[in-house]
Amino acid sequence: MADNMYDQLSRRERQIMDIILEIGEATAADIQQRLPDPPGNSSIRVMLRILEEKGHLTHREEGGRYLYAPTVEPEKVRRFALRHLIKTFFGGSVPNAVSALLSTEDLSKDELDALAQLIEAARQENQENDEA
Amino acid sequence: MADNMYDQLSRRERQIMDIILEIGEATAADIQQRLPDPPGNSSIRVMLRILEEKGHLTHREEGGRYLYAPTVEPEKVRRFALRHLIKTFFGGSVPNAVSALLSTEDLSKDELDALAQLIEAARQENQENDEA
DNA sequence: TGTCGTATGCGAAAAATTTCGCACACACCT
DNA sequence: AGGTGTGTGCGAAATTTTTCGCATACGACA
Repeated sequence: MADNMYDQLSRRERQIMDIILEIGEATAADIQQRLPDPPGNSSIRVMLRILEEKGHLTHREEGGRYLYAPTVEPEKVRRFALRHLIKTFFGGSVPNAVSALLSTEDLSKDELDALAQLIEAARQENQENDEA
Repeated sequence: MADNMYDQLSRRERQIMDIILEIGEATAADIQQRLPDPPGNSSIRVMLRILEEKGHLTHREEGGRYLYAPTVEPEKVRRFALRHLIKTFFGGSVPNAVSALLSTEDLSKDELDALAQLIEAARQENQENDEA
């Protein structure tokens, strides 16, 4: 199992965190708009406050409304999420995951080029490490 | 937001589904062993039955115990999960995700080779489509 | 056969999540 | 000033999730 905070979140909390992670910063209304089976606005604000108490969100005020943003470094969350996903769904195999990625998403030429370049770079580095 | 079933699961349900997805088939005891803050065995069995009622799991009997397995094609779940993750954490950019992958996970030479090959293949195909 | 260990299912309680209504504050417009 | 729209917080209720205890079934083994 994973040990990232996502594991500790309830259904709604997770949905809300997802949204905020995705768009960076959001008001209660923003979230209500994107939530599946959206509850009343009031309910969402409660959730936001709870998430803030738990330390996952902060808010700042702007023009009378609250803008909530994640406190955790997105960087960190991403890594956890990726690792968790690969472990859970792809038997821990990165190539398997990438393979699924390539066959599911329609990538543009540019994107493919970018990927090729990334891999090349990784290979270089890998070689250097081996030599050392 | 996503629309895959994972979104509808409660915390425990998700944790349990994760485990079963990961190992393919599991008894209540298997799961108890891998669950963080594992509850009593009895509790787990209830969850399993609920997940079965909801249609996410099936079970078969073997040697007196129940072996639970996912009903959804893992294939499908994987794709949803991948897409959701990329959308949520990487702004929908596959290269971004792969980049994070490469920098987080330590890949072997073989794995890197495999990846390079995958990309190459995708490029080929891509080109054919462009020509058509 | 009697007993132990490990299953299962059921039913109900405990705990948590999730939702809402209401009261109030502020900006805006007539 | 009065009314409207959109925000906030609080407190309590409705619902779901999560847990457990207990009764029971089955195979293994002394």
